[in-house]
Amino acid sequence: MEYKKELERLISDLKTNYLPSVSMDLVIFGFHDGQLKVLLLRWKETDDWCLPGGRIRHEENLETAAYRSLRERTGLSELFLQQFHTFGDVIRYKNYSREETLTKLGLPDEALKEFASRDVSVGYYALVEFAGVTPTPDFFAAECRWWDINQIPLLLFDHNDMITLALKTLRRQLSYQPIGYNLLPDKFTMPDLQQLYETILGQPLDRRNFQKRMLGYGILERLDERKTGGAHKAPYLYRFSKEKYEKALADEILFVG
Amino acid sequence: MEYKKELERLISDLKTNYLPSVSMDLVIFGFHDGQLKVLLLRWKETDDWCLPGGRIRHEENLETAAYRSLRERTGLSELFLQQFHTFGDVIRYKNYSREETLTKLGLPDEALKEFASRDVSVGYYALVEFAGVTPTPDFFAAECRWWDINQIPLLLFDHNDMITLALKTLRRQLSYQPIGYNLLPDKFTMPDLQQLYETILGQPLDRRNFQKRMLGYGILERLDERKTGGAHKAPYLYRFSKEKYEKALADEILFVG
DNA sequence: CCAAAAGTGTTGTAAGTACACCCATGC
DNA sequence: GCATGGGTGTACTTACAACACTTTTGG
Repeated sequence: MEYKKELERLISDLKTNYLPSVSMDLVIFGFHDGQLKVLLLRWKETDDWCLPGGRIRHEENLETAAYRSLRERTGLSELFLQQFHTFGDVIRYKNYSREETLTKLGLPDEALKEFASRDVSVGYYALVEFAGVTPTPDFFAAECRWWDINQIPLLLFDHNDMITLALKTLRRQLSYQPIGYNLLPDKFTMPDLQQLYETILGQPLDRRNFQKRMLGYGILERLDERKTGGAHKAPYLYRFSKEKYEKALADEILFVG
Repeated sequence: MEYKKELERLISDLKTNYLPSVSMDLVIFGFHDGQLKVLLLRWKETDDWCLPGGRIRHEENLETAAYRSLRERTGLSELFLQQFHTFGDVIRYKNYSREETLTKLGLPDEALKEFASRDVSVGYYALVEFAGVTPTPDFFAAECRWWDINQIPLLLFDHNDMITLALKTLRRQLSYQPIGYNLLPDKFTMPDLQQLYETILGQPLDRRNFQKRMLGYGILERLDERKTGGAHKAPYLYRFSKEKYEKALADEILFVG
């Protein structure tokens, strides 16, 4: 059986090349249609969803591993990535019991031993440009797609909590440093950016104050173009000034090691 | 040889009962004599210092393990503990090369295999009441004592960076939630509290504004006592109202899993 | 009685919030 | 021409920063 052989190969690869006891979970945020989205995986043969994850190779930095896993799921390598918490409870089953969860995973016994063992998991969240993403399932997943943040189902493990904490961290971060570089297309309008902020924060903002604040950061360039084709007055297009944006981030984040 | 036997026992215990590839490092802050202190360990047979650390038992939650390790080094169980970052670079040697570091550790070959392997390490910082601490070395340490935050020597591994990041996190935390419950004795004066804040932040604060802000949090009770014995006007004593303090923390920290 | 620390209120300033009118475009 | 959304500036409010005099105590 093709599947079984591949599974064996994977498990052996896992045992030889990856650190035991540690994994990563990824909360990948995208923005589309005025909605904040999260990328989820559906396990083969079930209706149950969970966050994409990954493991760390022996000779690989933790952060490098996170970037690699992100690339594997999204096809993107330009993105904003941030560690937000490390989850280390022995029991990480939440919505379903351990037995239910293992049944749902539907793995043969020799694989279960590997997958049911206890991991400490480092949580990362990423901000990516929705349009650039090609959601790609991994070996165990039947499907990989975006979910609206307000319609996330009950997930396997403690993954609902992870999303909640990632979002909370993201919101706080928004208050002390600019965000958007990796969530919006290259050129965008001020209303686009505002909608992004409103979506993340879950509340409306004043147009004029918002613009004042954003321009105040000094990280935006207004282009001489306007966005045409809309049904109304054509808004200006803006672009992030990459150097200034990076600088603003660096001022805040001391290091991300 | 007693040492060698004990070492063998420890290594075997480590292999059987603790998670591989994951460890913890602890930045334990105390406050004394108007100075912020950090608890460091000195390795046997060397002059080199490093942060205390710990490992996680198979059936033990990450946070429980951190509390346990803290108790082992300080004797305290009542304290403020906060995860601040997870360090996962393959190369975590910084001030000294890998070879230098291994030499300094001065361990026999069979132990080196265990200790030189690569770990992902979860960083915690703790705030403890200085007077209540009994600094206790572990098996590998010759000495365990407080160091003034401004006089930390070059440490083994990336531990200087860890202290820097822990302090940065602590300072930021100070700006959006009250701290002090586990750093001060039960009863303390407003100048005591202010000195604590000034020490952590590394800058002087205005007495009147400080008092206004602290009382504004609504987490302090002024007692009818004053602190006598000082050479000048006797200051009032205050106490944290535990329920209100806990509530203020809970409002900010969603969960600490 | 003097030096040193603690108790206490008010004023200024800066950042953030609220708010309204004119303009361009597609239908 | 009208409905819809975008461009723009000012007044208000609120949180924070600056600041000085009186009181107590030990020496």
